[in-house]
Amino acid sequence: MASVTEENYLKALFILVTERGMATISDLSKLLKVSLPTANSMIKNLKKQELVNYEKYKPLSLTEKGRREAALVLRKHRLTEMFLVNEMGFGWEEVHEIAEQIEHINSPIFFDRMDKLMGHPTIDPHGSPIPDKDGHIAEEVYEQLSNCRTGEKVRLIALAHSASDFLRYLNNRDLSLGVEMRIVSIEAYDGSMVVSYDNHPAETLTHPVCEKLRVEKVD
Amino acid sequence: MASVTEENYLKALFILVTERGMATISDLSKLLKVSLPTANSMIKNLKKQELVNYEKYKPLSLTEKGRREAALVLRKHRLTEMFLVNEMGFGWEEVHEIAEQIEHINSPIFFDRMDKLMGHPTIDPHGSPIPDKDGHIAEEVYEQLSNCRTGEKVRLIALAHSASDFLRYLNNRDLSLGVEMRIVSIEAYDGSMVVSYDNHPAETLTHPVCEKLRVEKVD
DNA sequence: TAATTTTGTTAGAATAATCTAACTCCATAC
DNA sequence: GTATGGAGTTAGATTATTCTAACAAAATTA
Ligand SMILES: [Mn+2]
Ligand SMILES: [Mn+2]
Ligand SMILES: [Mn+2]
Ligand SMILES: [Mn+2]
Repeated sequence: MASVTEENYLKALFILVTERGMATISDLSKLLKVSLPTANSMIKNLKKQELVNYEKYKPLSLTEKGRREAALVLRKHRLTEMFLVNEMGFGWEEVHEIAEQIEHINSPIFFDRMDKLMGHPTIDPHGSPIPDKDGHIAEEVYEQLSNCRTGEKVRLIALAHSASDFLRYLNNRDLSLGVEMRIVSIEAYDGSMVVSYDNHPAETLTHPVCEKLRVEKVD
Repeated sequence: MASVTEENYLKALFILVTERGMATISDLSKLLKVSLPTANSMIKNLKKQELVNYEKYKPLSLTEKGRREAALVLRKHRLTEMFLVNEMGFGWEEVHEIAEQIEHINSPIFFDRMDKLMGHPTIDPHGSPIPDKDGHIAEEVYEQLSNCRTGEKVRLIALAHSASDFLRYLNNRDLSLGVEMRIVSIEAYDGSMVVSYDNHPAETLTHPVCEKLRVEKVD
């Protein structure tokens, strides 16, 4: 079975490939905060275990076996985050660090129980899909708020990033998943948007923020 | 901060000293299933960190610092076991293996939340005391069922050992903490006891079992 | 194209945790 | 009191994960 370190590499690779379509050794080394030679040697190790496809100087990908293992770690991570929020009362900005550790617990009954207690959730507190027990994961087909137009009404359904400082920024504006907002105006110069929702008649969101908000159209 | 391995050694040492009054390197090596040289070299490491007192060929003890660290790991272990039983619906025979892993999670807020959700429990599902946040632990002053006499009525309040096969044995006889039983008779030959409780008018318990049941007198 | 920067690789070393083999110390049984 | 067996120690090796230094390949910029 994969070690904690190996699990972290597999999960990182899975996320990189999902988000950017590909991954390199230097992507991995930055994400995991290890040196390039460290990532390089771990990749050789994972290749030997037939978990990643790798040829010198070529981009990386997961084998089917590796993809499945990675998805199951991601499942444990996201189930845990949802459990911490729904069953233990944590805020969505508090759960990532804890889940980063609990995702490595080896106990099928523990995660099955979480899953059952919550009624088999399909998304985590940040709107990301939870892979199923076979390692299958729903595709994220959401639109970015930054691609919407003035006058449209949209519902916030997921976040593209979930660093706690960003989550606290959203907390400060009462923005949470499910909030429906109308796009009041878009500043042509820098792409910032003014949106209205609930008790916030005119909240200005910068372009980088709007890119991180995943929405679906309402009406 | 102590590694997972170091935490396991400290906790093992704490338990050995609590149960038997002392600990040796070979006790540790047996309990942790490592070779003697492995335990020996880890003890040197812990001594260097001033977590254990150790002189060549002498028995081991924890320093105040080491005792505190060990108690805090034990706190995480027992809080987790209680959480798994009370909040997640696990049986007392299922929780040890999971807690053995979760006890190494580094997240004060996580364990504080558990503690708060359960209303600050003082014992774990097996009746063992939960150390407080300062690492203080209540003494276990319970009597063994095997030391009680015919006719006495006692309440089961703790277990001296909690291996899952033993716990399943108790489950099969509807024995759980809080059950009040009367000692019907004691077999002089082998010390086995016949006890009656609830819907069990005459359950025979062998001496080794009776030694593992901690009780308090009722009436 | 040539120069420069970024990325990737290899070599070599360190640390933590483990092992086996060989030896020594010590309690106690004769 | 010595012999012996268990406990403890040392030496030396292994595996996993990490690093820095030096160099090579690829990509980008000029
Ligand atoms: Mn992790
Ligand atoms: Mn998440
Ligand atoms: Mn443990
Ligand atoms: Mn317990």
